Amino acid sequence: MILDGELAEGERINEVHLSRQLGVSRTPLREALARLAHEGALETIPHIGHFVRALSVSEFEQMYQIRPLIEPSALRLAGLPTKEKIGRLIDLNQLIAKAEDPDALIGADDEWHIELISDCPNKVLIELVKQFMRRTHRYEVPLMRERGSVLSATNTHRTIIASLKRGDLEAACNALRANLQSGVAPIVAWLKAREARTRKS
Amino acid sequence: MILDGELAEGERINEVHLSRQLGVSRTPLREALARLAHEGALETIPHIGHFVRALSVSEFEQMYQIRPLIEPSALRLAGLPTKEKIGRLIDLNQLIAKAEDPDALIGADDEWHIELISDCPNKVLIELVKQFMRRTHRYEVPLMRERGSVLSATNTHRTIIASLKRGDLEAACNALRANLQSGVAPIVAWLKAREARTRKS
DNA sequence: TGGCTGTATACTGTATACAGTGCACAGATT
DNA sequence: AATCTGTGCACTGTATACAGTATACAGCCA
Repeated sequence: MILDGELAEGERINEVHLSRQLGVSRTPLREALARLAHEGALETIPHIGHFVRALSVSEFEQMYQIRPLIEPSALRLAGLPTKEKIGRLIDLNQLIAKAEDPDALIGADDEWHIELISDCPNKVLIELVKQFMRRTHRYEVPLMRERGSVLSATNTHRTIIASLKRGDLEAACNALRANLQSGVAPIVAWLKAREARTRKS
Repeated sequence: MILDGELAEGERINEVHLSRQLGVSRTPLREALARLAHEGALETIPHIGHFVRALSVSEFEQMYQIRPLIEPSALRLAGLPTKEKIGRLIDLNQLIAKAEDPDALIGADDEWHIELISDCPNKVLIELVKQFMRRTHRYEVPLMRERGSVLSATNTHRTIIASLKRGDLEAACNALRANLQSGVAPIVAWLKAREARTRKS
């Protein structure tokens, strides 16, 4: 509902009303709200209520710094992939290219990145990557829905795959970092335009 | 209760009994259990129950790899500290040296590290560090309680402070990484001894 | 008229009651 | 004798009832 804009930024969530609307009781709804609060989508103030957190340029920039920091390390730990894995990465990349709706594209991109680092022995690190994937969705999905599929990650993905084929792990890590950092700019631009728009109205 | 060993590894938690014992109802207890599960202290299997996750050498090694990965980056982003901050770091370090019980020592060490990176503009990164501090407590606290204050971090902390005083941020980052990595070995040794002991009995 | 206090109300936090699921054990069947 | 099935119990998941807290508004006082 937050992604769909059914719940506006800053809106206060009434547990009773929302639970009625969703056809569940307050108890499981509160569990879901707690999870969303943990992911940063909501802010919960004790005894007062749950509020939809506004999208913020600075928070986004901070969140998007994390993946370039940790994901290359995960790839380094994973080591060079097998031929089968490279095949799967190529297939998934074509899936990204073919994806029509934003949700499918983002989902496929996430799958690609998870596949890339899936051999990393540090499962905690992989979980951390997944955690930040979920948290950044709040920013990626609305942008893509509004502007269409801006992110064309397929090319940088090909660069990474090429490096891996060459057996150059370090080059792949660097390309991965570049790939992840390149995602920031368009979203920041969109957020700033959005902020300006909101201020006008 | 987990830290105190009141709940053994692998033990199944009965919500009704534990809530009675604690004098609260099941609802807030379940919220707490969900948080513990999120932190990795419990494993929750739907419709079956909550289980105290066993301490595992491999999981610990994985978790302890994360902080050396992210914390130096946070320090780099924080930049060189002011004189006041250096003063506070020295004071906190003396607090670590003076700490008698393990909990105080771990708490003071955590405070020191948070103070070190507190100027990092990336608050998400700082929260991430805190998250892993909490998660590693499960391993640090029982060791310290059993063996006494093994961790003597004060010296490496002094090295970091000296580097910062010299204005050499990069050296401080490297020393910080070394400081964080040095914590792994004693805990792994203890865990392995513990595992061997458990296997015997 | 401005500020303050008391009260009513609406909401969150907690307790409890009810529903549904998994599991163990007993009995039947092959 | 071994496996399979049915039944009962114990536990988790959900709904609902109750308690406590924050807030808004009205009336009172300066």
